[in-house]
Amino acid sequence: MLNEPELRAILTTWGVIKLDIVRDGLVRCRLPRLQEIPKDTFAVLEAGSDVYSCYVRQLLEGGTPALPPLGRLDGTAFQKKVWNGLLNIPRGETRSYRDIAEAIGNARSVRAVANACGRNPAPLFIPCHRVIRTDGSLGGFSSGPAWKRLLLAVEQLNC
DNA sequence: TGCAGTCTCGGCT
DNA sequence: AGCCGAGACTGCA
Repeated sequence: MLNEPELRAILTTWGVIKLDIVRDGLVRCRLPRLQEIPKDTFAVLEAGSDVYSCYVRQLLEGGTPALPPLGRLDGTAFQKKVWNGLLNIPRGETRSYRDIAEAIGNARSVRAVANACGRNPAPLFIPCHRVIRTDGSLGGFSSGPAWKRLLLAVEQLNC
């Protein structure tokens, strides 16, 4: 790929969220890794007015923004199948790792599905936070469980 | 709580 | 190409 991705940053009380955008759309979303729950209550401090930044801001403030275009996400065929499956989970709902595994055709690949979720290149845009364990506990989150809890909480707001 | 079963991926021969 | 270890899981003892 010759041209550099365009970078956008969103400032929040929990750190800076970085977006990588190419011609076709968003290809990466990076959240600061949080080991523990921050003391500050979450808030967006500063965000651009482009569709991607607006999406993030609205999502994090409890809104229901339309998903902006995603670019070519690199991953294996299996990972893409999983990520695609995640896009079908409606906002405000959750699925178990097992549900996803069944949806993509093999109920036994739960562990593999979890791996694919962990390699989601664009959390917030691909809603891997809506995937939890069958027993109802949260499960993991690559950038830290605080984000997962926050995301599920804000999505409960207007449903 | 612990553990075996199951599938994918990445790193190493 | 094949082996091996590890992982955001699950169900059963």
